[in-house]
Amino acid sequence: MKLNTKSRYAVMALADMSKFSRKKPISLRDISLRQSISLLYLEQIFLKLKKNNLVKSTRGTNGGYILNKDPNEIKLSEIFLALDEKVKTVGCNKESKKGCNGKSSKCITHNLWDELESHINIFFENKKLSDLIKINQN
Amino acid sequence: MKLNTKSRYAVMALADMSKFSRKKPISLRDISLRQSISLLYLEQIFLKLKKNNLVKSTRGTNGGYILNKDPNEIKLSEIFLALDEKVKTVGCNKESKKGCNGKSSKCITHNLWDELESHINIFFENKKLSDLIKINQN
DNA sequence: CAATACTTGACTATTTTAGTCGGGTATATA
DNA sequence: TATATACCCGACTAAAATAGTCAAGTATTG
Repeated sequence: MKLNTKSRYAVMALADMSKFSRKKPISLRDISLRQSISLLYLEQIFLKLKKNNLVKSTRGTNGGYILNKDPNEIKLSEIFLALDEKVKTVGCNKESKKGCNGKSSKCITHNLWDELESHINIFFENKKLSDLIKINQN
Repeated sequence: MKLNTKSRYAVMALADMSKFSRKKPISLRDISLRQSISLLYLEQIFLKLKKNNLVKSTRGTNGGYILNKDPNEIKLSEIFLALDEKVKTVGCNKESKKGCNGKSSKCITHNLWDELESHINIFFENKKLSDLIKINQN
């Protein structure tokens, strides 16, 4: 059970940005160097972040990305949502109304996974980008 | 972010067993039929469960598996442990002492993932097999 | 106009997952 | 004591997901 790198790097990059002024655009190149994340990969990630209005971009020299909101207003759940990273503990969850595991009824563990899912989702819902900076190491 | 089928099926199968007497061995064939899980796959899973003393086995006709403890004494964390299913939200967690992401220091999101990990682990630590049966559907 | 930096879609190697397969061994019961 | 049942175990594999890279742009600043 693990998170994919895309969503982890997204959080990392946005946390990195949170440490700087919101006035000046921050280039992916800088984030790439500071956080040791491939520039090309970051580009892919930021396209999604942009599409979901978490950041806005400026092109050209001295261009880069700026956070669209204050770090204390950006929930981690928003970031994961932007990258399609879903907490999906099972095949047989809420969405599949027909049943679990090819059967017509809910499986014996159905409610358990539901509970776990919301547990994790609540965690992400309550965590803000600014929370990561407070415990500032690095 | 999702659990693998092996650990899910393990919980499913053990929950299934929990509904029966602890005296008579339950065959994988029966579990397979009731829970719609491949028999061959179940065999693989139960080898691990047995090695970790969650079940004991009886061979031959009328053989099968028996829970080694009462369902209210079996924590989900034990089951996941038996199947090597680790909650591992990152590459840069406790184990890798040298640092994160190829760097020498902890990454900016390090504490976050640690916190999430223990969050989930606590969830599994507090859930017993018997809890799944109480909300008995199926 | 040159350099910087974002934009976009397609592509790909590697790893992980979710099983299957084959060939056992032990035991109960008829 | 033969036979069927059911556990035992390692090796194998197809398919999916992951973690990126690549190529070919466009926009902006100095």
